[in-house]
Amino acid sequence: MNSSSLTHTYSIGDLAREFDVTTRTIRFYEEAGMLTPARNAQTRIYSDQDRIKLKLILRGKRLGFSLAESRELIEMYDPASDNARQLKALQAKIRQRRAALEQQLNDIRVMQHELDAAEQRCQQALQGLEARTKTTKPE
Amino acid sequence: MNSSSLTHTYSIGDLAREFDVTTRTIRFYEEAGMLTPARNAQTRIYSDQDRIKLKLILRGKRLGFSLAESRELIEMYDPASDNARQLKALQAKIRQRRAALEQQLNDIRVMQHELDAAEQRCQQALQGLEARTKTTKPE
DNA sequence: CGTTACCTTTACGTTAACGTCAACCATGCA
DNA sequence: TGCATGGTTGACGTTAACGTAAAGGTAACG
Repeated sequence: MNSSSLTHTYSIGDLAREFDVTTRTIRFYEEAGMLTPARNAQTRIYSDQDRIKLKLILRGKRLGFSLAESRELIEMYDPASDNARQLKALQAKIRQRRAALEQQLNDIRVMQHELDAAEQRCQQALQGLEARTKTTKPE
Repeated sequence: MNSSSLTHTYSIGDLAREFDVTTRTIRFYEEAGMLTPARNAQTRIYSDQDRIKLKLILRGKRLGFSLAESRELIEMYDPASDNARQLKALQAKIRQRRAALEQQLNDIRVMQHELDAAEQRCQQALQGLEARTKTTKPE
């Protein structure tokens, strides 16, 4: 109707397909209080906002965060807090998260090098096998 | 005895303290077939090798890997396989892992920027509060 | 008007990764 | 000698994060 209204809506199935999760999973996140889609009678209707939140949850999941942790991360997005104490607490959490991410970055770098080494060993083992199949008979 | 014998051993408590896990956790990893410490009668005796394996498991955990996935990673360390088919499979897994790590790297970078932004919003909110406490009375 | 495709709620089941006893040895030391 | 410390094996409990099945509602399609 309104071409300037760029605010899409999604069914639960739409989101499930897009992010490759089951509808059960999405409903579970709602039970956990992490999503609060609008309703058309019984049927859930998801906004772009909801979609973004789901995206954040799933990214958190890929990084090994629990739902509780992801919830915290999401809450950092709108410091609706007008309370200095809460804001300080939020900053502390941000610092914690940052440290955890640094640790993960390190872990990943180390693991990448180890994968490099593992792959080289694989290559060499394969070349060793191939060399032998040219001189000795395979089976 | 032998000063060149740099092969330390550890009790289960040693390792638990070093890595900040419970002994139950370490025994659980053994049940799962991921650790096979030597024994002095009943008592478990961990070698440097065992310690490294535990380290790998815990790093995997920090990266959100399941124990099964960590097990695969650890198996990549000794391509004891003399079978070309297995080596190919191992290479495929290495590629998979690498892709997952790339994804994680991206996730982390994005999340770091978002934490930056969140922190700025916090700062501004706090400064906003402070400004008002100088003109209007607090409480 | 039946069936197909989605959607709903309710509710019990499952798996991973440990936690938490209990009941029991071994060892050093005050 | 007693007891604190640290180790052992069961075995059952717990929590998170969904899976799965049952029973039903609605809208479009042929």
